[in-house]
Amino acid sequence: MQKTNRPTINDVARVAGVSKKTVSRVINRSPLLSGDTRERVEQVIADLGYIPNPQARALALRRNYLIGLVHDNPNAQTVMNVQQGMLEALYGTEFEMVVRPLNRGSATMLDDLRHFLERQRLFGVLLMPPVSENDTVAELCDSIGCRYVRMGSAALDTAEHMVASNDREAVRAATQYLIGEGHRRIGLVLGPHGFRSARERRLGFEDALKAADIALPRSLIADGNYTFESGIVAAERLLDLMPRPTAIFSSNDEMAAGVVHAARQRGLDIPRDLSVIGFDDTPIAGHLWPPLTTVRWPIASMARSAALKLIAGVGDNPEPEVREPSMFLSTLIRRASVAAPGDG
Amino acid sequence: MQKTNRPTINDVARVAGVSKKTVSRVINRSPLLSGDTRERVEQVIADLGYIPNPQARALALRRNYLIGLVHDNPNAQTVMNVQQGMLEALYGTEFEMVVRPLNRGSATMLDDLRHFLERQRLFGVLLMPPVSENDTVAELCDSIGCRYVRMGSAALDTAEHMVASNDREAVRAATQYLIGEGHRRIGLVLGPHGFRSARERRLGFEDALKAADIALPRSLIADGNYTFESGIVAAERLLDLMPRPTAIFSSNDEMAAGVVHAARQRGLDIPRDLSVIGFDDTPIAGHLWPPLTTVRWPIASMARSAALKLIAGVGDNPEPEVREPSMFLSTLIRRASVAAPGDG
DNA sequence: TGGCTAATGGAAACCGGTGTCATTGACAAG
DNA sequence: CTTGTCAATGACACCGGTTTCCATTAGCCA
Repeated sequence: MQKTNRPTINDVARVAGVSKKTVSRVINRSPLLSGDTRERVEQVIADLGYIPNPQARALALRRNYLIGLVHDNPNAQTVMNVQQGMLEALYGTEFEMVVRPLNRGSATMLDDLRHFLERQRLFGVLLMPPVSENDTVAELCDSIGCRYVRMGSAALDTAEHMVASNDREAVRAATQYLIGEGHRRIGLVLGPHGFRSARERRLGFEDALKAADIALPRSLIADGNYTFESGIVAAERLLDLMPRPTAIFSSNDEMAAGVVHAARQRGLDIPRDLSVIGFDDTPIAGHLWPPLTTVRWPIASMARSAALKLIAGVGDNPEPEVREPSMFLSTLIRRASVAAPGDG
Repeated sequence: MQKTNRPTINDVARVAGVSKKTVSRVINRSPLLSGDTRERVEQVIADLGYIPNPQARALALRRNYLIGLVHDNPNAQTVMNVQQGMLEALYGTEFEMVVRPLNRGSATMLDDLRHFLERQRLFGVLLMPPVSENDTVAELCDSIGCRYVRMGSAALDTAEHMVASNDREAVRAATQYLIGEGHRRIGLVLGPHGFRSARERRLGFEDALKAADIALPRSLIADGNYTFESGIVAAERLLDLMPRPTAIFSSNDEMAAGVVHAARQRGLDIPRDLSVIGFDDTPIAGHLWPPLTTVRWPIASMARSAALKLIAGVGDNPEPEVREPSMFLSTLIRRASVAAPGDG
């Protein structure tokens, strides 16, 4: 117990020869201060190494400086990207990030979240997909009086509460690219049921086929759940088809890696025998052999923007009124997993 | 501003007809209470949905319930595993996890950390490798009076402050396995300079060669920095050697993936032409083709144990005196990237 | 000289808990 | 019947800030 007796606001006031109220004014950048006094107090604060007690502040202000990140996303890389983007926005502010994974599908999920929000009285939360797609969750935040911003693959809330990517259009473009290369039998590996992102990506895929007037038999659509293993299973079903698809669009990279894996096991050469496109552009895409053509999902930028939205109007640095961009565009990254179909 | 007027301890006291101090006693499970009163108060708490304000508690107790995770680890999967292990330990307690990435190599790293610890007055921090290997960081925690537990690849602190894996022995065993398969020219891809894990793994590698009386020319050792790209560079140097090594031990999976990538680019078949072993057993190891033989690093368990150590003796659930295990053993996971050398 | 405003101080209450110490009542011992 | 002890509980200050409500001082202008 080395009782690190930190200086309090009273110490600063005493040394600076002002009242604690004035020190408080300095800390909170009140405009009613002579530059003279301000400088003197700031000097003393620096000398003493005074740091206001965040707990005391939180208590008095009825607000803390904790931002929650709520996720139930199985992809480690995606979560890390979001954390990184968030922390970028929070760096230099007084906010800290508190991470809360949720157990998707658990019956107590909503209660867990409520408990988390109520106990900690967070300043706000950032909702990552797929929880973010759950309207009940957003309503819960509202009812508790906790700010929130949702991230998603389509706009499903007001600009104030939402940061979205346009997955549908991005996938449409990617699929169109495959069609442009000459592919006609293109398989689709879906994301999990109930995921908005899965739905948007499917719609984009269908948009492209429709525009090119290509029929999409049910058999070319395989279920998946965003995991590597589900990609293998899906690919095996698709590759058993006669005639075989010449290309596969996978709703994320992880499953695309599974597709590549399964194709290789049957001795198929990518891209000669099969073209593959993924989605996300996680590191795995670049590490695969051949490097995977995919759609870059700007999730880190989205998270950064979402965090800025969350803290907008508080403290000094964030500006209150500038509308952060709400819609992010995903772009096609062409690597080596796509070629014109060999046979036709 | 829906002013969610939450009930306070005073409300509970009034309704239950007791003093707020008694309510406080109930909350903190004081033994000096008649079962009668306790039950009554607990009933009122439940009825009102009362939740103690953590900020007020933190202020009065001069301690908050935030555990920091400090890391400067470039590997997303590793960080996520640690977070998961930590959260497992924290789940159901009143502690929350606050994540703080540090910019390794940055001159202000130490100041950033100090600032973080001092501002938030964290209850404690979990230090992940490689920051955890920095003694100055541990001293900083000490001087600030912040509990800490370090995770590392070798014991470098007292049991109270340390959770370690025995990388050296694990790598020795993995290398011995390669030797047992008949390999004599084995390349080593190092981890970054200054990383304790890199050093331990190198030592284990050398131990095995020494025990088998195999010389280790300097040329078989290639630098790396735990990234995929550095694995490629290292492999290219190693594979240019004449005669070529028949096996490569890579100090982590990420680089092993790079090695596999580079080998494939030269048309080498794994494991026929080259055996590869990695370290970590991140998902990438199983997704590679062929699936990578590697050493499973029980980082999530380590993190869980470290977190339990951190909060031991606080509140009701964690027990104060049970010594959490401090040393974790890594195990060899045999998959398909190792075979006997083809030519000899 | 008087009145008005800006800059600051002082006292006290408050945020919502916890610590210290005093008080109360019951019961066993003397 | 008194006294001592102990369990159960309450009164009140305190943690370290913010806020309210003045009071005070100084500077400026008419």
